[in-house]
Amino acid sequence: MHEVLAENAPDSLRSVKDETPARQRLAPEVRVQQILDAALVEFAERGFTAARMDDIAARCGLSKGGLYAHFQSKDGIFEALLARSLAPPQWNEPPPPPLSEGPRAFAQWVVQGLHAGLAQPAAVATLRLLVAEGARVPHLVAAWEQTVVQPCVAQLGEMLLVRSGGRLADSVIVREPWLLVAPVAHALLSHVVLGRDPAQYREAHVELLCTLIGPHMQMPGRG
Amino acid sequence: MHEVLAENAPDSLRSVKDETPARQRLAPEVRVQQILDAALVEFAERGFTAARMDDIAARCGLSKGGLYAHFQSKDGIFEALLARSLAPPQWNEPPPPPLSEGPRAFAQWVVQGLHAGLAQPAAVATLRLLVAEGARVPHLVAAWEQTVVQPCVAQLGEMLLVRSGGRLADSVIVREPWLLVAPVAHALLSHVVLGRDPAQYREAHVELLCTLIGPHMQMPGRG
Amino acid sequence: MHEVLAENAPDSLRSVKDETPARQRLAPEVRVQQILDAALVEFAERGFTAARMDDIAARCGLSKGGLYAHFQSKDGIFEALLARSLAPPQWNEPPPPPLSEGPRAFAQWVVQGLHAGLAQPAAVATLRLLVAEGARVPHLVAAWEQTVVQPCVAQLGEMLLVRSGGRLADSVIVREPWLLVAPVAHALLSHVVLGRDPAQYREAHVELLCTLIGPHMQMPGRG
Amino acid sequence: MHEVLAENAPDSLRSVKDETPARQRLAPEVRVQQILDAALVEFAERGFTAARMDDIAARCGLSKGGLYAHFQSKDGIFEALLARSLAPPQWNEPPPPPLSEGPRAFAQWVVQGLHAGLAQPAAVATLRLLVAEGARVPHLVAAWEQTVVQPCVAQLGEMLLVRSGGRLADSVIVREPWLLVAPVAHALLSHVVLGRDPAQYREAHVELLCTLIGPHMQMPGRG
DNA sequence: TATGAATGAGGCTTCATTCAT
DNA sequence: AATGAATGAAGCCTCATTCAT
Repeated sequence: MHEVLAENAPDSLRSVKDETPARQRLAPEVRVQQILDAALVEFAERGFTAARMDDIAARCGLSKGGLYAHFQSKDGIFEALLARSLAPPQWNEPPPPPLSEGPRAFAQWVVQGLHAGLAQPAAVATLRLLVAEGARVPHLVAAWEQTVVQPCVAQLGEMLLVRSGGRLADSVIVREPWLLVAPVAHALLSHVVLGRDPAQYREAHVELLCTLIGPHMQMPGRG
Repeated sequence: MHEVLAENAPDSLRSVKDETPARQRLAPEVRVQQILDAALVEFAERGFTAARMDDIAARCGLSKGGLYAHFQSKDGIFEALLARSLAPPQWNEPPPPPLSEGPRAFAQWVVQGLHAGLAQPAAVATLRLLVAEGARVPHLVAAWEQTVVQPCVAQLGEMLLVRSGGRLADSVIVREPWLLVAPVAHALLSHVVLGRDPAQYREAHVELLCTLIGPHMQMPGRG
Repeated sequence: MHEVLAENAPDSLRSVKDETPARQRLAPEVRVQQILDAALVEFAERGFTAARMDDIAARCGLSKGGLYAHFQSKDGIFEALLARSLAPPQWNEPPPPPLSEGPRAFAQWVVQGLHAGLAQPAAVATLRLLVAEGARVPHLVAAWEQTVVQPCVAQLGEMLLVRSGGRLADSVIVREPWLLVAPVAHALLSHVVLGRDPAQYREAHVELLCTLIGPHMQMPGRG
Repeated sequence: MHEVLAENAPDSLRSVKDETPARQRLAPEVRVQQILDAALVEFAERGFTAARMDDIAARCGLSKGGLYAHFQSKDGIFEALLARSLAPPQWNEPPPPPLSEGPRAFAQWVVQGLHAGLAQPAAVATLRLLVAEGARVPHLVAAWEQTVVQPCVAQLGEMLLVRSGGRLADSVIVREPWLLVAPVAHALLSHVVLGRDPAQYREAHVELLCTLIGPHMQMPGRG
């Protein structure tokens, strides 16, 4: 299966068994994050039921029982994991290009932002979890939709509208901005199910956006 | 395909135990289909590991041991299920509208066909299985991609090209016809994760297609 | 620890391992009784928590998981066990001796009946359970008191009254007939805690009864 | 002996955590007694196996690991607890009434002494432990019987004999003085199993004693 | 001494699978 | 073909005990 989390590479305990101290005592905050990192991988790869507490423990260098010093149960880990994974993203991305750079630059910026947010390993793992096990935490999923998904999509439509100087006001893609995100949905699904690299869908996505917004978003000087 | 997912009512077997004749012997072919129907529901709802043989058996009015008269193992059921579910669809749908009816009629026909094939209960259940447990049957997934997914998408691009009289030859949507399917991917994901009704995305999808193909696919009389 | 249940002697599986068929399928009613017999021993000897399902299973020639075909859980076994153990006793004992045989014969009959009912292995095991784990099944204990303990004691007082031709009407032992049972309580406690043989307390018990009822229960001919 | 069982209030340690100074260092002798007090409650309420070190620790305001600074193991605590609980009682009670006050006063004094010694909370807890877990410390139980139980009962018989001026020499209750204690055994059993208040059995006990010793223990003046 | 994270053995329970009926 | 009791391998979780701080 696909490598899901980059941070997990150095975990392989067997190979460094000798160097690792037997009983490493860490601050709870640190351990909790380690546990959730490990849990994300295990749950995403195998699903909730098939994931084993032993594996989560081993992956973060802990014994099985040690998990229970930080979480009540397997369900508790799962819920904490999704609560963390579904938190609103911290966008530290580059600012949108100036209008003068034309529609293609803007389209590239949009697609690059979507892929940075959605097509990274942790997000893919979370998506798999949502599809396979989302029913376990309906409250978290509902809250996520309300506070993260909907605002993000709405914000995208808003930006298009402003950027076009209002010329796209009647366009489908402003009224239904999720259409602009749909290719990412397709890319993610292809990645998760077929193992396709999401990057291979980026160029066509940019072109589609250009096709849709290009005619209406000429550079102000020419308008 | 069999309407499976709607059958939630007759679950409580105990209450009808008296009416149910014990040891009903059915033709193997019939039983096998019943078992796969039941397995689709259970596997899709709970995932492979969490699904129980007892539940599958109960859902098709059989005892646990009875399953083993028809399948070697749980894995065997799963594989047979996906083999059946991933079979190429039998499109008995209406033929495409004549060119004279214009691009919107064509767009509607396309979207209607996609939803008929992908947004029905059994297909949604299969999608969930593919995301959650596809790694169990990589050979089936690979074969499905080769013989079903790719041809379908390619065929869609072909049709567009022909339909436009070649005018769309340079268009993204002919070079990358998956873009036309992407909104369905989005709709399915929204359905599976958020519980959204896939139908609510159909109209915008049609409009998008019109926006993309409309200008290049006028009626022959005018061209 | 003391041998608690006589019926358990031939259970030692190791010694007869070769003759015992690996998988013996029994009617549920039979198995349930076997399981409860085994559970009585294990629970009484070690207490609820320290008793192990494996041991109960082994003691009745079943595998651990096999128990769960007949009971929901360890608690379920415990509850069923106490429900069975606290059922009203079936007294098939000899009838009380005729008045003409005098008070000692009657006292002996009473003490013999009490010991037959209370000092036998299964009852001792149940007593230990009640003391150690009765709090787990307060409803059963309450019901037992109402329907078994109180009627039995009351019946004893009644019998005394009738037998004495009413002469004991003002006596403590008729107003508080539990006093006549108290020596058995002492004997049981000594047995359970100190390992004393309950039989060694019988003679003194008889004498006490004679002392108490003798003067008031002469033979009718002489009265 | 320490009044232990009444202390149910300060269980919830979390709520007063802020007020409680962490790491309170106490003299070992004090801590050991606190630990045994806590252990008596936990062991008596749940039994040896079901009692948890955490609970014992929490009940005496210590952390789990802290117990091991004072005891080697759970078994060590249990043994120390029973050694303390089975120590010969320190009777600071009132002296027996003078002969001139008659048999009823004497009977009341006997019953009051028995109840003061046996029916108090700590003794009841110990009884429960003896019944449920006495087999863990057979040496302590044996020693207790030899040095405490038998002498006490024998002393009671002696006292009766002396008190009656030898007139009870042939009586069962002098030959088998445990008969006089039996009603307390019954009361304790009723208390432990059925939740009855032991006090409700005292009056009848007194009356029984009067019935048995009264005729033979008249006041010396009248004899 | 005291803390509490960490360990690891062990128990309860589940469940795929087998098999006598 | 079908049943369902029985098996046995895991898996989750608890808890006595250890140990770094």
